[in-house]
Amino acid sequence: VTLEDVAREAGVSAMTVSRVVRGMDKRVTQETAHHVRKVIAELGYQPDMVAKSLRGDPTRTIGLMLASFGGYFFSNCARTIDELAQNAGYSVLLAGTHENSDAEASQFNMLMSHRIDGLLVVLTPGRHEFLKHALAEGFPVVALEREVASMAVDSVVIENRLGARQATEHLLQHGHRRIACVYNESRIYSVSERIKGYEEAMKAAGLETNLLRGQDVEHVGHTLSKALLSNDPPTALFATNSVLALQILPVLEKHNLKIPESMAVIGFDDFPAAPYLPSPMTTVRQPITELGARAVELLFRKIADRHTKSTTRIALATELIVRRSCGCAG
Amino acid sequence: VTLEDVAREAGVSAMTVSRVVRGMDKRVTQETAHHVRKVIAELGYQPDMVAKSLRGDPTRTIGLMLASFGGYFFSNCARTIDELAQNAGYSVLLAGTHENSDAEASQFNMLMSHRIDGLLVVLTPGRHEFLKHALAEGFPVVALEREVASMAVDSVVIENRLGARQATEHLLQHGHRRIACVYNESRIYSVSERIKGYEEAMKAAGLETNLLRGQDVEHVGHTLSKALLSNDPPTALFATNSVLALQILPVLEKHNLKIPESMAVIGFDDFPAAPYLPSPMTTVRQPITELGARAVELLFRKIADRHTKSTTRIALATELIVRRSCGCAG
DNA sequence: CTGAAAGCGCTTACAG
DNA sequence: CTGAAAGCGCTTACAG
Repeated sequence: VTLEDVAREAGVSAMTVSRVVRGMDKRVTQETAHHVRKVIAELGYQPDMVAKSLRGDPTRTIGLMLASFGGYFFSNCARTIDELAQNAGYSVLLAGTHENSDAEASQFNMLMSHRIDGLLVVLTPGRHEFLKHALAEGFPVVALEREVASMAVDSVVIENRLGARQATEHLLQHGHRRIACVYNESRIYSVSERIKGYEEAMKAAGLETNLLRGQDVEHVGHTLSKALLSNDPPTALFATNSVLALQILPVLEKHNLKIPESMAVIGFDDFPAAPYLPSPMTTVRQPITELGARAVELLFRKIADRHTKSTTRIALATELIVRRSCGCAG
Repeated sequence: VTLEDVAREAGVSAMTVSRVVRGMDKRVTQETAHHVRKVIAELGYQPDMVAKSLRGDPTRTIGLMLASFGGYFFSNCARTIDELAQNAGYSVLLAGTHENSDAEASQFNMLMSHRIDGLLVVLTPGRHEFLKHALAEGFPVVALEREVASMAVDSVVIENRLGARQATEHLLQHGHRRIACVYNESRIYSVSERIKGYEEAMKAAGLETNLLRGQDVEHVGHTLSKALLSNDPPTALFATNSVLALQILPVLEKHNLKIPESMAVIGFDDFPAAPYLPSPMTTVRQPITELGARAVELLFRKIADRHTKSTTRIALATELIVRRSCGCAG
């Protein structure tokens, strides 16, 4: 059912119906407007976004490109983004890129062909050439969770480096000297930042760093076991993400290492079960909801004014949630 | 940059460019096609989905309406859906409804105004009037995770009832007679099914059911404490979701009840940290990835043939992941 | 093999 | 206050 249908049924022109639909009532007689509204309700007319869009109107659609769909992080973030977008009358077009740079470029083109009004993106560890052009044209883009050093793009990130540094310093304060950092994918911006934070803290304390890489469960077990059996094994572990922090647990158990007595542990990224573990886990909590909220806010500001020349970068502080795995009384 | 731009630049008509773009090369000279392709690449032409859509072509967009964005369940499901949709050349338009029936109706209209080709929906506990009309017109809809009894709509669900029944029977086999079921939101289809499964098992064993409602953490603590202090307290607990299963833990600890010796526990919905809890939790695992995959598959089949009269309902079996909290040696 | 015309459903000027 | 015309970027017939 189109404008034309309503117009015919109401005995007026499409223009009149259009005016009524858009609430430009001042320019239409009360009676006409009333009548048209009735016909609209009867026929169940819904304006066609596609037609509006073709004319050049905004599609009221934003793209959400995600490098990964990781667990709680993603669901909280997506919820917030969806909710705020809805409140502003926008829809969210989803596009997973699976940490793949080529997929990212092609998904970007796809989103653009759908004429999104703006883009929220958790970047892959790639070169992001596609962004250059869009950015140059003033197309609204906000990077979230990860940023690009080489481009001037608005971004909202977590203080990964500082959070990791604080976690490491907390372990240092407990008297630990041999603190190892367990990580998996250092190509990802946020992970590399966390590693840097750990390194900063260790260097500031005049200590050697000990980077333990574990790609998957088995690899984590292997790498960690080897470190544990070395001459000066770590007495504390900092894990750059919560999955890793969990995978550490059985390895320590196998080596008869009690947390926190024989091994202190802090994980980056809090998770619902953290307080319920045998040794409730101390974690670095990320303000996920706020991350999504600020990103949406920034994007809408950019959409409203495409001509701002400034670039905004918002870094959100983390919070060390002290439980018992770090050695605190809890 | 439009078809017209390319046509002008290439010195041909828009029609010729259109034919080349769509790969109808047989109807264009090799040379012309080659030349046009070069210009397309130079200008970076991308076909406009919006214009295509207005003409009546499919938008190659599917809607994904979600009643909730719950944790791992959602992220795994969304990942699968997005991935399969992408493979088929489709995009996903997201719309959260927050368990709110009115929001659901308005979001549906919004999606329709964007001319989605089909809809994947995790329904709210409402009446879903909006679906009636769409369904009657043969619009492709697949309900996932929750279904509607009152409408003939394709659906992919989890065997909630059977899974809950099996979990309860497992506790029964461990010799428990007083098994309580902890739940929160019984209005949600999947939860009510799980409760029914519990009830079936209890009734089949000739035992009394004991339904414990806990809306939030505190309420869970209160309700559970009361049950624990009663004359014949439960010796086993079945929790209808994993958040509840976690919230139970500190309450039992407060009452000095060890799992599984003094209290057996099984939770519905597995989660990453389940194996790492003090008493590794036995859970009912849901085939989440398969849920999303089957739903997408069903939807695409419906999109390809809108005129099938049959209604498909796929119920996916759960798996009891036996760890130690149920009383098994593990 | 190639192109001019018409139309998808709207809205922006421009007339009455 | 109301309406006829033109155009957004494509593609489906229909001509040459």
